[in-house]
Amino acid sequence: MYHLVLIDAASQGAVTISSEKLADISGVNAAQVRKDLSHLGTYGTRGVGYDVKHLLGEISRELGLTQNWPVALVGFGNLGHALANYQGFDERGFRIAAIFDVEKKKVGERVGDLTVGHLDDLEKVLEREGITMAILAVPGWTAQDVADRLIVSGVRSILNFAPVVLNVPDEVWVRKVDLSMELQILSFYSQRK
Amino acid sequence: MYHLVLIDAASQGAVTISSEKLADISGVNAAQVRKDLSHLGTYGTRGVGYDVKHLLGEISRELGLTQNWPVALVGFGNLGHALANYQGFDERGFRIAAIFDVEKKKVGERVGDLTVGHLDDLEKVLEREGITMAILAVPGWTAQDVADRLIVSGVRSILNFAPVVLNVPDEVWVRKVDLSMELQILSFYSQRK
DNA sequence: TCTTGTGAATCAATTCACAGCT
DNA sequence: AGCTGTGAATTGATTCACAAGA
Repeated sequence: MYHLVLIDAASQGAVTISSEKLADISGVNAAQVRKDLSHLGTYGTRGVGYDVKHLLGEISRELGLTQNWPVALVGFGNLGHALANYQGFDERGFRIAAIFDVEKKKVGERVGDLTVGHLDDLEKVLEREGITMAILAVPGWTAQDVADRLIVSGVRSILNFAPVVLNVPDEVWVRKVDLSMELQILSFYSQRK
Repeated sequence: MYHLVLIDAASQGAVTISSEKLADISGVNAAQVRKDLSHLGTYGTRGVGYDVKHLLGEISRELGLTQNWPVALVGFGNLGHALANYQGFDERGFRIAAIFDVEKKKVGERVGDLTVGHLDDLEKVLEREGITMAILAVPGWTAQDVADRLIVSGVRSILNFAPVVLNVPDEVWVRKVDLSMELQILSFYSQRK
């Protein structure tokens, strides 16, 4: 979150930023910001604040975003399409490096300079390219199967859009984005007024 | 999350489910499940577990999902397209009730039995239809402006896909889905091994 | 015997508050 | 005078552990 806010601050020409400003924009407490940032080292200057560019660099380094990570996208349906065409990954440290689907009519479609591959080639391509992150945008009923294959092929992090809880070994990290669940949470709060 | 797991359990014909089973599937502690569910009332039976259908009904009621909430979708780009065509909202308690975009060539496109409207008509339509939830799938630089207009029109919950932190009054709830941030979190953990 | 519901205990996150540096 | 960095205090969430019900 701070990475995002700092990108924005830098683009607006800010040279330094205080924990209070950063906290306001991020919607958290200023002490929280300072405590969080102190875990990276002591990059602030008392009486002044944090140097925006320097802090952005340190956070990027800590997050491992000084390179662009290759990510595999599995599932080229509605959501897959949207993700494949999403322009925002690059500046945040990622690039879609391979796309897969099972449907024959989707295989061979081109997106930028990528070609959609068949799911059968998943293992081969992932291992060849050394890809360890994947976005799972397939229907729920097939998500676990695909996840298992991803893991066998060396994937260690999965961003899961299927509305199922994936079962994975300890060394694999999963984050789940469930659009309906987000709406449910919102509607619950709304009701409470 | 329990709502989702219970839908799945019910579809597989489970009649009762224990807190331990529910916890395993959800990836949390069994005591956590019982404490969470106890907030809804005492719907479990000692020695047996929870009645799946009954519990699903109670959770649905608590979450306000016994009806299908109308949701406005603003932004009919890649992501907007994907969301508009997403089939999963219905069973989770929502329906896209209106779609808006600024681009003339998108206005008038049809999705199911909806027609994409122009952003200029936002206020009129939202008020007429009594819509209080919105999905924001517009570029970051315009997200705050659109959010302000949504709020004026009576929207009280926003699901924000734009990679910016929205500034909203206290009575408005926002949830943010930042795809790049999810990947960043994953890559951070990956690096740590 | 099995499993819930829940106080008590533990663990973790957040915020306060201020010394100390610029 | 302004703002960081951080112990201490507080608040909140999670887990334990067990009495009690089916």
